[in-house]
Amino acid sequence: MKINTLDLVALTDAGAAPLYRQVKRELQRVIESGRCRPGQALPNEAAIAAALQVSIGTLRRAVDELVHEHVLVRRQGKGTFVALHNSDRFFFHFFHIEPRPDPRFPELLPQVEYPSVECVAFERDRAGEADAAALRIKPGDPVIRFDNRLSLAGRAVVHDQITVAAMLFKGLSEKRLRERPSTIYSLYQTEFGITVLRAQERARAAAAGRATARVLSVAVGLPVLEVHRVALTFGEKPVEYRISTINTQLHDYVSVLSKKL
Amino acid sequence: MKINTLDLVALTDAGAAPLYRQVKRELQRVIESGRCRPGQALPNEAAIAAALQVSIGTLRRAVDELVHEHVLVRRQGKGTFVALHNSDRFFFHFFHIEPRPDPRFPELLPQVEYPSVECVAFERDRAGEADAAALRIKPGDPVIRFDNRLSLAGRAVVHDQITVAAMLFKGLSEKRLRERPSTIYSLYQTEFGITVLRAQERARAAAAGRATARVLSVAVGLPVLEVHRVALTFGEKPVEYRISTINTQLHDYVSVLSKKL
DNA sequence: TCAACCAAGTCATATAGATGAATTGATGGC
DNA sequence: GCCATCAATTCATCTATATGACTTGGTTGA
Repeated sequence: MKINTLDLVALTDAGAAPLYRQVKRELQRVIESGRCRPGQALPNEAAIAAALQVSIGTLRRAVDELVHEHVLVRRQGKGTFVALHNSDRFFFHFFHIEPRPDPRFPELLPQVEYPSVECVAFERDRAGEADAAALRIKPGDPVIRFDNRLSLAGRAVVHDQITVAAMLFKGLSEKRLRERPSTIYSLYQTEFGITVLRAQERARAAAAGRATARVLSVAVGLPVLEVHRVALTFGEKPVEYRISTINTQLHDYVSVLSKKL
Repeated sequence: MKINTLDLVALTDAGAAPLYRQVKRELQRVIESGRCRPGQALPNEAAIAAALQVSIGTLRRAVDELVHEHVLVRRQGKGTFVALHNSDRFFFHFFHIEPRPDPRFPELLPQVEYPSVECVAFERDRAGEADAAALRIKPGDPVIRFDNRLSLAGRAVVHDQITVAAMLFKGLSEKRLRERPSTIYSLYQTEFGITVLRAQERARAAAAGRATARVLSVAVGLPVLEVHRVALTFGEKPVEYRISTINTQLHDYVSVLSKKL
């Protein structure tokens, strides 16, 4: 990518923010604008630093933070790239269901395992109150809903009820969803230019309802875990609202509370 | 603190690891050894850099990472300190229960709120299979168990069943527990020199059992959220095993899935 | 053909030093 | 006593430069 295609602008004083943060914001602006697509390389460090008239050290500090946030990826000897979020690693950033370890052999860590996914419903609808609040759209705005059944080791474990704003996902069809080559979030990124960066989840226990009981082949009333997720892209903008209902008889919802930011 | 009390040792080649990582490990070694207590200041950057015979830039890079991991805290103009983990901020690193937002007013973010805690049981016991596996001790080793009831807005919400190895917590008594001035993890740190850095949690839905139903004043069989937590200190060493049973009728277990490492 | 080598381009590490900003305690004037 | 100012100490930011490591592609030589 040539520097002049990036449209970098001169850094302003910007409220006395440190220079490296101004650089970071400028890079973020360029990335969010879609001027460089995920997977593309940025110009080399010296060129960007020169274009922004900062030292390489300052540029690297800005890039360091973006790498840490998984917005950029650096590869020694090759370059710096806008992150593609289709690797195994990223999938498990957002998939936290694991088989429960056998209490008799707790040392045997269960294999992390990709779920197999079936789409069990797809429809166009209008946003209800909850959808509108989660997606920050207006009630009645058009939305697309689809339900997935996730199975691990051949056993149905998760029932996902997903809602997205039709406005953001023009042209999303059941066919494209079924025929996606990779994960759903990878589809969002490659087909609709929407990069999911973070998600907020709220979990609670509930009794299995009729629909979920059928999808998961469990008895109505079984205690199940209900996870409400709002997926966010740049600028904390919500792009997906998902209710996952999980049969936790043999699996757990795993979370690591770290002090690492 | 004087440099010579730190017992810094000369850096070795250490398998060609980058110098700043060797510095980081050396600092970690000193901190974990307990030679500098939480809250204490380290010598200034120039002194440490000189003692280790590295440049200030390299030292700062090592310290940067430890600050990021909340092992150290830097204060401009004052110094660099071994982190004390007794602030509000750290409490909420490990407490993720929030009132459910009112669906009619989703914009009103619920107040984050300290729970009030009552100790409802305390006993000395021997480790069972599950305790031993979680705490990496032997079945039959002496443990201390205590149960807490956490209330939010006057309503019992969480029943904590906590197990720790008696070996690590010599002298822990119900009295000291009840009279602790701050959080439990702060007590661990100040009284027993144990710093909780991370925790792994596994959540599942369950039906309320007899004991929990009594503690939380709910009906036996109500779907509740059961969170199994193992708290870890330096070197991934487990120090506490806790089963939290949560009444999620009015509260959620909240989690943020971030790509920020 | 193939392997070894080399060269160019890129990021990674390490150093040295200048300047700025926050904190603290001492000094001095009133 | 009290307040303003100043100086010392500390971390924070920014620059400049040198060297190493990794990747790629081309060249060379058997």
